Amino acid sequence: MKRIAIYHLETLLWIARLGTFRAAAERLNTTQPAISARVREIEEQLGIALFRREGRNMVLTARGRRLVKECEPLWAGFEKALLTASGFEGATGTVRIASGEIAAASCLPAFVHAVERDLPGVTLEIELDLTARMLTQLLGAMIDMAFLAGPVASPGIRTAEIGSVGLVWVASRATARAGGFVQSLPVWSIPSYSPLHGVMMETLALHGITPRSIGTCNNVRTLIEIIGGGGGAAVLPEPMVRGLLESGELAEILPRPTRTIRFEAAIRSTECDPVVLELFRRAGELRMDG
Amino acid sequence: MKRIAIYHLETLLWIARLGTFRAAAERLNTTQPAISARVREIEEQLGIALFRREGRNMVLTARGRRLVKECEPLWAGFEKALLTASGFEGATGTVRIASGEIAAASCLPAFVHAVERDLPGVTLEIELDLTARMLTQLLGAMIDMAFLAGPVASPGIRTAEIGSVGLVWVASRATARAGGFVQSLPVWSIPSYSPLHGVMMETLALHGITPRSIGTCNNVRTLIEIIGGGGGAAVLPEPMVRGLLESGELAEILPRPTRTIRFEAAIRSTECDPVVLELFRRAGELRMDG
DNA sequence: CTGATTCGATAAGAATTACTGATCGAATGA
DNA sequence: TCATTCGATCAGTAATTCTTATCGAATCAG
Repeated sequence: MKRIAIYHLETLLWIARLGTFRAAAERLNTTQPAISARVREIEEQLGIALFRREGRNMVLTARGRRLVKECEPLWAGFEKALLTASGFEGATGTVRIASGEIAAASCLPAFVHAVERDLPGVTLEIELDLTARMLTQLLGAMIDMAFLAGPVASPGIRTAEIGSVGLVWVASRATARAGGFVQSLPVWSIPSYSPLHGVMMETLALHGITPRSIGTCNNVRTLIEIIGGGGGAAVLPEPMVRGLLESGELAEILPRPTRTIRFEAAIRSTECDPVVLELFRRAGELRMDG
Repeated sequence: MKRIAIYHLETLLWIARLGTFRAAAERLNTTQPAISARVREIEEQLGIALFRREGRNMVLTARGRRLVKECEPLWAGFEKALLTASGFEGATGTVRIASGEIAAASCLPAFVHAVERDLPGVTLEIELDLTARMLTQLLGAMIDMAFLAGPVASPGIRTAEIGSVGLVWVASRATARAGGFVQSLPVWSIPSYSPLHGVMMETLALHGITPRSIGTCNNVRTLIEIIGGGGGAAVLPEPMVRGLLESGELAEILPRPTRTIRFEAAIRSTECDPVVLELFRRAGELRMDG
């Protein structure tokens, strides 16, 4: 009984969340045999079966489910107590973060830097992705936190506003010198799932502009290169093109839209890992306004 | 952080309760260097000092105190979750029990038998002692539970009634045949700290008997032998002399007193160890009435 | 002031425990 | 039927925890 450690409980919780030993092993940065061994240790200590074979999976028994349910707040409580004792300097582990490309360019560097300074034991695994997929992965516990653009409201998701960035209509210097929208230009944009796309459509309608075409590309960096090469105009986050505007490679060709892109950090509303909660809190304090 | 086990926290709790590493080591059935090592492990993991040298003792720092305070309910909850998961069959550890002699003779055997049957992993360490010393040891966490006679009410102590036993006035067969109290007999009794002594005095007054002398002995078994050898009369718990009454070696020489001896189980009111609480619960369910 | 006692720290070696990597059999699905 | 995916198992190794025996410091009684 005494030989059950906190990571045994954590193991149990992650198996329950992810469904398989393998997934839990991957989540906990270890191997499947290690997970099997931990489960065996708990079952031996308790003298009861926590899992039952069901096809090729293991599923929790009634007692196992009950134990998991009781252990969840206890585990969170232990982690929180230990972490607050050390002022979160002793926090360890890996937190998986997904980010939209714009959010990544706007606020990830500052966030990562702050985490590395204040929580040196925490490893971040960052993956750039699309908002929809991020939300799915978040709900499926494949990732722990997401940085994304535009207000999202989804059941099971909790968000905190980080800040917002202004938008600018840009074209290459050559295109701008040629008068910009006095001629019909190709417009490039992120696909329609992004709020940027909506802003683009709105301001075109506002100014009564009919673009020659509307191309889309799911990568903002590529978009910038297309525009920089004279490929047309685009509405882009101001911080991402600030450098190019200053160097003169790009130029603004319309008044800045009043609508901004709002960034949010998102976690599962059921999240109880104190490290994730702490990162979420810190993300909410970033207040990146650019 | 992940390498902190439950027993690390348990160690912390016992050091806080008992004041020294040595006492905690003894309480946890291990050695003092092991305790030192555990403390060092926690401090290294957290990166903070939990103890400060103070003379030749170690005392908790502010953070240490806070951690202990936060961990206490968590630890209790954890133990309880694991134990209820296994129906208390997985309970392990040592519980220290003190018992008065009469309680030991009356209800300890049944209790020990039940514990050995239902909680095979639990080791009991039983020591017979006097009520006053038992209460002191209980409050000082030297023991976990006490079985004692007579109602006790003490701050910090929680009791549960187990049952009560009747009392009988006995003398040896020879003394009884000689008429019992028609002659002035020596009366033997437990010293005055026991409720038995009070019952003895009351019934003597009730029957208007003046004993030749009142001897005391702090051991009931010895008392019985004294009486059995014709040394006089005594008021004794009925179950402890039942066999001798049936075999005829002793005989009753006065009507049975109406007052009975009430047995109680006692624990600290701050007790949070689920095993001790479970044993206390079971003790309260014994309902030994003899 | 001295000797006895009690506190915790420390080191060496033994014992135990946990992890990894490679395989295995069973169940599932294309 | 073949390819996947699941978890179990095993051997070797790495890491840990424990015990025993000692040490220095603080405390207390005489």
